[in-house]
Amino acid sequence: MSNNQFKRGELYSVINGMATTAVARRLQKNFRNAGLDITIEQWSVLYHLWKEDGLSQLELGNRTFRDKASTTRLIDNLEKQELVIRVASKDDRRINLVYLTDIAKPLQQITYELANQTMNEALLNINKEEIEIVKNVFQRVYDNLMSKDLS
Amino acid sequence: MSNNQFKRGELYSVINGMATTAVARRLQKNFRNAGLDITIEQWSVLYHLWKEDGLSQLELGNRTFRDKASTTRLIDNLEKQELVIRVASKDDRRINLVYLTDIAKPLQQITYELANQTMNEALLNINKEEIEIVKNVFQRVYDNLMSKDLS
DNA sequence: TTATATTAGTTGCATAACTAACTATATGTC
DNA sequence: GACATATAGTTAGTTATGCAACTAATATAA
Repeated sequence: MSNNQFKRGELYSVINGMATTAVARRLQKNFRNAGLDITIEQWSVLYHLWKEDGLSQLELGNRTFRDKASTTRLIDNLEKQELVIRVASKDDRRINLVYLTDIAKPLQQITYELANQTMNEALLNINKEEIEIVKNVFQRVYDNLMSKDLS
Repeated sequence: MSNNQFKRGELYSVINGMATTAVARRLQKNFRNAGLDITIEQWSVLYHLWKEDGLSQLELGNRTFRDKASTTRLIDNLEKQELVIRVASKDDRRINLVYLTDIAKPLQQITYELANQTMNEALLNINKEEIEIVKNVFQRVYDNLMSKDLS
């Protein structure tokens, strides 16, 4: 109906393949070149812990858009690298609270710088208004699909 | 510099986690509910073959933003499911041309419908101008990062 | 024409994703 | 208290991703 009709999932293939892959690879490359041995997926978890330490695995999954199985393994790997530790909650022993270690803490500064630098490269010729529209569109797309999640 | 500065890779986490994941999951779910046993990654390859059959693996990789190793394995799996076949090029025997089978051909119609339906859900309240801006921004982001690929 | 470099594709290794089935703890109801 | 249900996290199985090292075929240069 109307002129929102979109033909052949074209936007999906544009968005999902192109730009996000390119940004992800560049960011990963910038981490590697800086001698940082973490994946961008691991970084996405650390990112939320730097903002608020001691989140549960489920909450980390919500904030990083992952299911709990994926979150478990990501944290397994982060724990192997001694970047986080799991601490069982005293109130509810089903819950693992995830805390940053002293190894992870100093990585915040440099990874933020690398992320900023990467996004500045990516957004070189893109103005504020356009960025706001993209963010806004993606928020609405997410809301459209997640509000009625048909499992 | 200037007001393109972007703080803390925020846009990256917005874009990469949220909307693309939500759309991908919904599309995969819609495939599954329709009894289609293909992944959206496999679909992204078939999508380009329906537009132009008999592409080389490398060309398919370019069009779907994958490296050649990923393309190899995706086509391994498509071949296992008898959706495509590899045919060595007569001109250059290094090249595999990838062709749709009779099993894959009738899937075009239904998967296009499901992709359209999914995107229409996703883009329900988003107008043409916004969509054009998103596509345009993503194209420029891709160009920004890929034009000077530092390997 | 022989040696060298380039190109297309494959394989090994590690990480990550999703689904479904599972364990252990907590909550709610009788 | 006992039984059913819900919740947080783990595990198994399959697919996908990226990098690096490899093979085989082609192109280039001497």
